[in-house]
Amino acid sequence: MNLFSDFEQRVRAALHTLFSEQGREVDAGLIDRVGVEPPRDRAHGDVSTNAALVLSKPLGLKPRELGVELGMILEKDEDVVAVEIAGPGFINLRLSDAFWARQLAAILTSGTAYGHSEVGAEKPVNVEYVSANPTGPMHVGHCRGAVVGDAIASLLAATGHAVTREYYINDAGGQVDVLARSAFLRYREALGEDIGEIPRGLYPGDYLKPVGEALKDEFGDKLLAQDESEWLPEVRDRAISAMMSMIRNDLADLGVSHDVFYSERSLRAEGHDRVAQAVQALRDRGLVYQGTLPPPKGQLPDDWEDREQTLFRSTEFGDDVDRPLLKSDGSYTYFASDIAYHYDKYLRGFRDMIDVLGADHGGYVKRMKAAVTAMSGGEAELEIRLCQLVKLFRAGEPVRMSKRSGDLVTLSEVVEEVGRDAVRFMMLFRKADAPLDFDFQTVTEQSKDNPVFYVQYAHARTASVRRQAKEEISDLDLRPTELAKADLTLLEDEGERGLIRLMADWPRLVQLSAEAQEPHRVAFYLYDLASAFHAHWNRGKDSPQLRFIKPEQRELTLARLALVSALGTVVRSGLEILGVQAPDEMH
RNA sequence: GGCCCCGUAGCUCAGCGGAUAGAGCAGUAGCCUUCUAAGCUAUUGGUCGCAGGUUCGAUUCCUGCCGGGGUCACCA
Repeated sequence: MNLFSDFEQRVRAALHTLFSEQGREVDAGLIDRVGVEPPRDRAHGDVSTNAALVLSKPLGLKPRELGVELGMILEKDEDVVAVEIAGPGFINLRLSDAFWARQLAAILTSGTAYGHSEVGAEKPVNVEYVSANPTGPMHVGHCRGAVVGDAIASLLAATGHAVTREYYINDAGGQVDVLARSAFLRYREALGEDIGEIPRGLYPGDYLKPVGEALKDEFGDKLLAQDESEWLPEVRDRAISAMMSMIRNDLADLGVSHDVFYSERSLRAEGHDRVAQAVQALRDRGLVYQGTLPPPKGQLPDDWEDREQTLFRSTEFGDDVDRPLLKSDGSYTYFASDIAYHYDKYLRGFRDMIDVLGADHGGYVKRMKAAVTAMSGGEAELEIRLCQLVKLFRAGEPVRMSKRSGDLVTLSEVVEEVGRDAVRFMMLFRKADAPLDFDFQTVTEQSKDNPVFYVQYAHARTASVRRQAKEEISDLDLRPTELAKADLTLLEDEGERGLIRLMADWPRLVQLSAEAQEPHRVAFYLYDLASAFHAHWNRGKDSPQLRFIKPEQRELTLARLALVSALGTVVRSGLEILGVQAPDEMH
């Protein structure tokens, strides 16, 4: 449990005591609004509660009066050394050295599990991310969603959810047919034909050349004599699996892994047509009808035709218009398939689903949430996190990309140039719903200006101090469980105490980040923690008495090494969630 | 035009309904070869886009404007 929820319970217990003494009753809903938080300004104390502000009015008291009464009870807590009523009626508590020493020891005994919790109660959560079309290698545009989705999944796992990481393969629509035709062209090329320019509308990238070669090796020139209707399914299958193995490699380079790769095509397998089932489920609830849609306001598409179609009544669940389930040729729309896919998740037992999508899918959010609510009868809920675009820069200059020529910057190029850690950290060093500037130069600098370096260096520095300590003082037992036994109340410097308080905030931060599904908070926290640690280290320059290793003061050294080790542990724990390495030395 | 996201220091951005709104860069002023370095310390700078509303309390929640971006049946 994090220390703030711990004290929240203590405050509630104190309220209970107070009210039963006085024979008063307070609405439970109000008690729920009582919270315990770190004060914005640490000078105000260690923990702060708004209890008196929230409850004074219904009790007909002034906040400060109620604060004094409550404070008298809280003062009896053995971990509380001082109570102050401040500002409009905040109750600020200062906690004992022994309490903080216990927090520090807990980090050392828990290791990187420190900060993890069981609040998720093993509830199944399905997190879908990447789901890039299997028509080419991953480019940088995919990469933010991949990293963000992966980190959200890790956050949920760290807070005790049963997480399934999933990738939806769009292998059923028209564009995989285009892929097949593009690959077929490369096949003819492999057979020696001069194919000239790749026609518009086909995929021009060189990455299909090996697919053409492989087709030649497998089929010889046999396919040339066939109709497209004959060769297309064969070529398509092989092209898709080639693309997927390329994508899996790209993902592996980025350190992103999925538990399930779910094929859109498999939704329609003989015997259990999930699409038909999902549509039927909606029909059973009276949510499917034949009707016409109003034309979109503003710019009217050239080929707009007013016709009757099969519609899902998504407006009943907050969507702006109803959505078609069948195309004019009678086949299912992509949306219908996607409903089926989410219906399948529902049938697999997921009641909480999260989709991480690019911001260009923003228009898709309401209808998909509506569909999940509808087909599950309100039992399941879908949350959609949108990621804004990434703009690439090189030393401040924008990197030009042209989609038409296939001249996109691929994910593997970026990873190769700047490294997995830099890509991952920077993708998370900004709120997901804000656009991101990514500069190749900055993220590879070994300087304070590069946040990746700065945070990793903090970890390396803790390892370095431990190595140095062993060299300077023999027979030190630096195992965390041993360091936890040191006299940690010797850490009396304000810088040291500040670091302990910051570390003790980690469990709460993990929980809040997971609830908000905002992994960038972890990245910012790590940056702050690294910054505080570097600053404290630098104090040792002017004040040698603050240095970690004092050979003539063994007990103090052990306490400080405990502090340093704990700090390394928290940094590692955070980087683990972000999927970034925590190196023991920088090169 | 509808919908979604964004608007906070000169720049890039943090900020779960709480107290005097923070950080980095840039600017300014100093310091500097240290347990492991790729610098350190201090400091200037704000009508939180505008106007209302809810609240004991609003940068945060709601509504309406203004400005920027994305998106808009039958592609996926």
